Amino acid sequence: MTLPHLPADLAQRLLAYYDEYGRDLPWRQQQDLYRIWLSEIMLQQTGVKTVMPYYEKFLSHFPSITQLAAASQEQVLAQWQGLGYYRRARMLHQAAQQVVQQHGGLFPEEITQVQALPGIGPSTAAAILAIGRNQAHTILDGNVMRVLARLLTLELPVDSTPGKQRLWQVARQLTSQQRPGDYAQAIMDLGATLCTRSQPACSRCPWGGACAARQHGSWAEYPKKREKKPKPHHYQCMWVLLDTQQRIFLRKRPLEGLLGGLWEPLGEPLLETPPLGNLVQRASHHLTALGIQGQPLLEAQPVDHIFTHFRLTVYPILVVAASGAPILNDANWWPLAQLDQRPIATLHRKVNENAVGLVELSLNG
DNA sequence: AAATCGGGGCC
DNA sequence: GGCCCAGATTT
Repeated sequence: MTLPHLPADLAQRLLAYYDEYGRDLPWRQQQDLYRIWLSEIMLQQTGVKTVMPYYEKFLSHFPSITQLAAASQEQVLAQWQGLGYYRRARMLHQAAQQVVQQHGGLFPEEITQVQALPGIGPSTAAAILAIGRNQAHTILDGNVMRVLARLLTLELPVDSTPGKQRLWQVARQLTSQQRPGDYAQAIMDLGATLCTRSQPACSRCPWGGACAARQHGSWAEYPKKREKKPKPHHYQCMWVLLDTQQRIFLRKRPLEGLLGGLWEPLGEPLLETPPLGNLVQRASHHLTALGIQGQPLLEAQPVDHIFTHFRLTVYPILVVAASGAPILNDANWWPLAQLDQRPIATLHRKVNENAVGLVELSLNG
């Protein structure tokens, strides 16, 4: 593939911009590979603003790789709860244990060893060693793809194989060999603060003079993406079991797959769309079959949730149950007051809240 | 090459 | 309402 014609001083211009306007972020200005690693994992498919409150809290619970490795998966997931993409947390935990076993607790500094760790791909491995050790590696994330697609007015979809090959090639060509770490952070800052998805600040861009999209006034057309397929809509009924001791009954989801290792109420998928029939009556039938003694009471406010690739509507049913534990694996009663110590997806916290809210309503009324 | 994997910020 | 985000992994 031929190299595009680009000015030779782009990296230098970008670094000058970064030196003056670079963001001051908690994981910058230090060389602790553990902290840089953690920030990179949290920031995968997640914005800086969302990550910020999680970052310091996670570090206060797990100050070192050794302490992270020694923690239980339950504890790690509890600190991750609400951030999404929970597989990231499970792989981070696995990788910490791998670092302890294979590298004596010291994060590796050779890129093939770094990329061999779970959850660390080409871009994250490059980012960690470029930022932490100023090694000359190249990153390619969503910000960089947008910046480069506009710079080149790239017609290939950035999420296609040929599009990515082209972007990697150009990204490598542009990377500063003198200051690869600052360059990596600088180009991410450029995408996050100037070359934004909507209304980019082209007039202040250090690459404005070289940008094909700016020259043609066509920034809105890039990056191009492949056509995406519509999301299916699924429905589910969930039974929120409460006992007289202010406890709630939850089961643990399988460790692999969607929301792996997180706790949720019992329930059943609904094949009808939208659901038909009396959900309270149906809940009663199912709970009896499970050997649960209790009275399904009320239908709470449904919870609508958008996942990456499908939409889910959950209909919560409040059930006041006897304390006798149903015979189920990976299931238990947990005090309502201590639910924040348990990993529970945002979706299921809302389901619980809506059902518990009915109890408080009936008590007050 | 395509599918899987969350949640919040922002327009 | 859709789009996006410091992507990696699995099939």
